[in-house]
Amino acid sequence: MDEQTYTTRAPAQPNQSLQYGTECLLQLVSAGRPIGSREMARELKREHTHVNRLLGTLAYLGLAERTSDRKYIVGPGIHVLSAMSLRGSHLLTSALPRIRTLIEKTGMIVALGVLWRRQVCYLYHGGPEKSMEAAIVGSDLYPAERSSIGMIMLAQRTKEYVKSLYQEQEKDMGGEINVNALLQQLLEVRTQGYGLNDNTSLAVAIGSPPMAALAVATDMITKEEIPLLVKQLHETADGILVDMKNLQK
Amino acid sequence: MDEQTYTTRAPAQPNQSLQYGTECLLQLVSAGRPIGSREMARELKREHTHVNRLLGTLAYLGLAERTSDRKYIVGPGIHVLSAMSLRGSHLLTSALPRIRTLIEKTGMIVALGVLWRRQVCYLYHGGPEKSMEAAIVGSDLYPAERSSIGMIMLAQRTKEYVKSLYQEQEKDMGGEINVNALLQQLLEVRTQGYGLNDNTSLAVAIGSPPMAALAVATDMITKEEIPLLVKQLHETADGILVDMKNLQK
DNA sequence: GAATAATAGTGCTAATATAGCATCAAATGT
DNA sequence: ACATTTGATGCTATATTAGCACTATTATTC
Repeated sequence: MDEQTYTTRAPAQPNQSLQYGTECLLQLVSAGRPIGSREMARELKREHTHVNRLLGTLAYLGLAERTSDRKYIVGPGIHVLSAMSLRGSHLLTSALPRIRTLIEKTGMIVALGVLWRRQVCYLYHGGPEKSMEAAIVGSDLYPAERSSIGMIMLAQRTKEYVKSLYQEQEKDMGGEINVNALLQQLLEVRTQGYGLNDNTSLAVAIGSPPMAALAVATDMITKEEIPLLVKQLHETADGILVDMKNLQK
Repeated sequence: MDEQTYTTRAPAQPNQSLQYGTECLLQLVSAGRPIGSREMARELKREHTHVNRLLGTLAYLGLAERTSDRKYIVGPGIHVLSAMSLRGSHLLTSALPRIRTLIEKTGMIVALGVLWRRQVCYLYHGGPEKSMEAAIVGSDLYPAERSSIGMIMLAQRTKEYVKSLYQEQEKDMGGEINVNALLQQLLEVRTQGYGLNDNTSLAVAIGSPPMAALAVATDMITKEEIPLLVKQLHETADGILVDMKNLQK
């Protein structure tokens, strides 16, 4: 399995345990339910003992917890990790005021998400009738190729990366994806500069390369609406970036 | 340096690289500014090359980023980690509606925090006049021994753990702490079941052992106010726990 | 500006941490 | 009840990694 890496230049001596350990951690978090070590090993296509050992260490660190029926769930340390990483990220705190403004301007649902493997993970997902506290952290991971957020983020990835990502686990991840069709779509998305999904949601990237993406969603986005919405999305995304920079001083 | 571990029973073969790698990551996140590998090695009391290698790996994974002046800051992967861990944690999403209610009831500042080493990291910190989006993720880490949240959380830790935590890095962490006096205070906190700091803030634990703690703060909390506030805090904390459990189905 | 000190990063290699096979007890499936 | 799968571990070969020594770069000192 090809692990997600960000720089094409590996350090002199990459630490494999750290790499595979964080992989296990994110897989555990994504499971959202108790998961056994062999099941996870099958999902990650890794030797069982290896995964069992890493899960054991995560439990030792408090990031995982063993259940009475010998499975693993996230542990108390996840709260520390989420608090610290949220504080280090600055993304949600920078985005929230601007999301509020965007919701008021458009009257639409607004979503802020990040891409993890082939899934979009929402930091925010809600519209005008939803309170902010209820909109923070959408519930389920969502398939990237069916999401405007996912598509705009995948579009900034290399063809090789996308191929690799989608040619593995095709059966496991809920249906087979025609990779060539996907790549064609991604080219279109890249050209347009926004992702459009089913004429119901429209996304632009935050940052370049994108660290996240911002979308509006409603029942039907008409062709005529797109340019203004894209402009508004870009302004909001750019504002988020500026605020993040300011928070980092 | 004694790494924070949650279970007294180590697994058969704990993975040291994962342990030290996550340590580096949290230290990087807590720095909040660019930090060099030697500086971090000094902070962590670890051999320099080791830390440099781990930071290099974190950069490879996108969790860190190398700056042009050869230092490290958090990288784009931190947004993925924060989104995923926040989603896996359920703490903030469960707490927000109840925090809103508590603010309305008390008219005070409410804070939700977790303990990382000797620091409190706030997931929420704000009062009635502050918008929710501005109150999410308080800015700075705060010394635990000067915080009601820190104290109530430390009070549930073993004497050995607290001793170990405070006897190292005394000079580095901004002043020497009288550990015996601290232990005496923690005993008092444990006995009372709440942490009180300077008569300005009052905290109770969320969960047992506590995963987080919840506090109210105002200019002056009188002795007479304490019982009702403690009751309200406990009700809120218990409600958060219930909501978290429900979100995990 | 030159000299000195500190830094990040790397090569190398000894050694130690770890991967994986085999095994066992416990849990699940038939 | 038996068969299968599971999580966890011991053991040990070996791959990964820790750390020494070094280099190029940057920062500090005079």
